[in-house]
Amino acid sequence: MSEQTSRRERKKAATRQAIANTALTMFLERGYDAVGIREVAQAADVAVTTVFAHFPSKEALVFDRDQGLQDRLVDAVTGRGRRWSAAQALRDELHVMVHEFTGEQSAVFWRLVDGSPELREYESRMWQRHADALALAIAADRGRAEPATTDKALARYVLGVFPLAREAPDPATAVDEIMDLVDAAWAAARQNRAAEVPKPAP
Amino acid sequence: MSEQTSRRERKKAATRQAIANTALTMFLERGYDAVGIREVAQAADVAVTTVFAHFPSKEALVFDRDQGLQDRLVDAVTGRGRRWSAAQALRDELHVMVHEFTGEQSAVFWRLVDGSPELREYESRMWQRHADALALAIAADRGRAEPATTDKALARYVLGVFPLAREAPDPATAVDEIMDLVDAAWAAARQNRAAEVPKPAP
DNA sequence: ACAGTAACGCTAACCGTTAGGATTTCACAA
DNA sequence: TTGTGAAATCCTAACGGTTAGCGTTACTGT
Repeated sequence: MSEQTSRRERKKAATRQAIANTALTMFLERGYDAVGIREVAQAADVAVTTVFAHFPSKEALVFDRDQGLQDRLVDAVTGRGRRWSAAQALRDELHVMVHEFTGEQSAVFWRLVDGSPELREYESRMWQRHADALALAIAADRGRAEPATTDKALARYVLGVFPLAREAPDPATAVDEIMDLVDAAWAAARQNRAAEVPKPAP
Repeated sequence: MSEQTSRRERKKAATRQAIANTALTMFLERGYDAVGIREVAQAADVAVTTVFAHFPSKEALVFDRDQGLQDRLVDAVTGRGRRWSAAQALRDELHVMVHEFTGEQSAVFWRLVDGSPELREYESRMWQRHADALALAIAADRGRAEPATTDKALARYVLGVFPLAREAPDPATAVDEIMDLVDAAWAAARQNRAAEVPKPAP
């Protein structure tokens, strides 16, 4: 479970954590726009350049832990039991995730995000990244090494659940409504597969 | 056809055009990142503040004429004959538009866009805006004043054609593949409509 | 102990963007 | 014609995220 880490790696990880925690606390207290990078660096007792050595942008400070989301979605497809379809596994996982996001604990976080156009935009880029990763998993599940157009499309539709569910009056219902569409699209993609023709060499 | 325009409006439009044309020319010649806003302003013989009075951001200088795209998609739904479904009308229009974008004339433009992360991101925001407008048209077409979750989802799927078709080996085929998925999703959304229950007043 | 390298620091700048406020240009009515 | 208000443009100065360049410290492996 615990990887072998050198002192250097541990210190680096600690610095990264300290910066992200400091930044998020300050953002929540005073607002994202009202806190500058120079302030964050000073409060975390590091140089501004160190902040950007750990995070590619100011927005990334907020979505510090987004890799886990991507892993959960990919695992839902690759690590599911044989009894469920990929779409069903994704639907289940989406219900859990959306439920987490709409819980009272996450409310302050998403209020912070919704309060800033830059953060909302970064969020949508994040879903896009996760969609690319999910497209790979879906392609593999359908027996392809590279994602085809339909694989990418389906992955996007799945990730589209998050923005739409978050703004829907009843998020859980929204998840089911959208996943019903995805199920139908998925079935259509399965049929087209039979019509595929191997591409002749140019 | 020609609206009644005052001299003031004509001059304003001319200034806007001059700025956009100057900027696009410079970007194409020297690259988007290599040309600063201050340079564009100087070349167009206006103040920097005037540039931002006409365009909300540097990226908007490139996508000067994007409103037309939105109008074409919305019109495809609202102004179609009774013999076609909305999905079919959109498929036809998408074929025309994607064909335009992949023509030799547009190639340099999209190379410029693909060469800059900022422009690619602005492009995706643009599709998102158009998806919101299309969602309204779809909702109206299905007899709703406000777009429901499924309306928004379908609109997004339609707009998702552009990024996916542009990176596909055969764009025209990609359009059909994706619209086949959309057709299936659309049919599924139509069925769910029967299950809708009027919301009781709170 | 020592050399190499990764992490961190400091300074100074670049660039998009905006506030503030002056100045010109136009539309419209007295 | 002239006056008046509004819209368009201009100038200056700054703010905030981001990066380049280069020096310093802390750790790793020998």
